[in-house]
Amino acid sequence: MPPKTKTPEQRSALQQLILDAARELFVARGIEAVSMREIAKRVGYSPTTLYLYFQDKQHLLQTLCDHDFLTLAHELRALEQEDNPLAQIKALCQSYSRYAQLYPNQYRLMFMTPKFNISKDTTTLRHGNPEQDAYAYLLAMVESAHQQQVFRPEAGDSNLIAQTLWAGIHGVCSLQIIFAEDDWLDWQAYEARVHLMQQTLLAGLLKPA
Amino acid sequence: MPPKTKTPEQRSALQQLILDAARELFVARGIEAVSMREIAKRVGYSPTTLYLYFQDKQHLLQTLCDHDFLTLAHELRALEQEDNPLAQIKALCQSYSRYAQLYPNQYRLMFMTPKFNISKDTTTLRHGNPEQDAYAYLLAMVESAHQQQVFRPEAGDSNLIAQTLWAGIHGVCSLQIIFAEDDWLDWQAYEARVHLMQQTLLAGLLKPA
DNA sequence: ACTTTTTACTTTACATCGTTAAGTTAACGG
DNA sequence: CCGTTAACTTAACGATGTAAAGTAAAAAGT
Repeated sequence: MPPKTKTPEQRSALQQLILDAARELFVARGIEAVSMREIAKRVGYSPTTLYLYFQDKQHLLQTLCDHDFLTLAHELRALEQEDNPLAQIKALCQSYSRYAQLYPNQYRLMFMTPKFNISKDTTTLRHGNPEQDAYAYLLAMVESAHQQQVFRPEAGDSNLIAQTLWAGIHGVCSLQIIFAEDDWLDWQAYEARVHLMQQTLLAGLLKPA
Repeated sequence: MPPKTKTPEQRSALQQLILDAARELFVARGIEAVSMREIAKRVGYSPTTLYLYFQDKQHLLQTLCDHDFLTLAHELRALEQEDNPLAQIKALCQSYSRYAQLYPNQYRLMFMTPKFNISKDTTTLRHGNPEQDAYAYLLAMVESAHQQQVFRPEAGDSNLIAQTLWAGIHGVCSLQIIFAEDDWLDWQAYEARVHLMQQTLLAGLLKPA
């Protein structure tokens, strides 16, 4: 008993339903627990129907991932806009690490899972736009700080600095996600590690006082 | 045509053969490409035979992983022993990042893949022993530097410092592995990012000159 | 008004995966 | 010579992603 023809709104509504079901599954039990069949069961359709709305599993996950990139960018921009760019960078580190702790599965999908697909076909809107691209936002902050010549000259250009800041915080976050349960090394508190990393990065990049 | 009884040496020889076949597969094509059936085909046995030598796939991978932890620890210790502990730390960063670049699949398995098993049953030998545990080695270096009071007092104890150093370099390495192909941000050269990270971490942790 | 095409979906099916149960066959212990 | 055991295989189960082939109702064409 297939129903009548669908309006574009109805089509994208079902697409969103599928995405919601997929997210619900993988935030709860991790990426590897998501199966097309189980998503289908949740939305009440047969498994093959999903392939009318997404090319394959990889593209479905990529769509989820793209959406989370936007969410993260928005969350990071929701900070109180401190006037000082350095204070902004500190707040950014704080928010970023909080996001990783709150949504470890999303974080894993976004930043710790290899992607085997192309970049052209999906949303290319966000790249470089600070509204939609968290890295572009960070880069803008670094550049605005750079103009005030606060960084050591040997640190290099804004891109290199931004990438180093990102890598530093990402290192703390990703190790936390992988090794939080492990007890073979006595982990300091997550917040303490984030804080020291942020302090260290800035102290190491800025000109000595 | 099953052969005669096996000596313990022959048993562990076959176990090693299985491990070698598994490694060959996953260094070449990544962890997700490794299947028990294909490993079995490589060693010339039926798939079920592998289960006589390993509890399941997870344990087989864990054994590979354990071996790589040892290898890494050995490679890091193979550095020329600089007398200066700070020079040692620099060399350690260099070797560590080189390892990640040379063996990205091993690195992913070791440091970027969640483990769903217990820690008790596998080799618990290495933990804390600088000969076998790369983190313990790093920690020893940091402690030896700490005794010379080179670190800023606000940096905290040796464990926190070691974890921050590790996280910083790991951040650069893991982002490289995941996003090396991506072009939506213009990556600086890997070596440049490693170098700036190392410089930044030390400059931020050490007392100002 | 009747036929044809298209849309939305399902059923069936295939290949592959990890893993278990049930053989099979050769060597060994009695 | 017979029974047990060690080493391994074949067959099979349930799950996975996904393609091919239906099915039925609405839309389009005449």
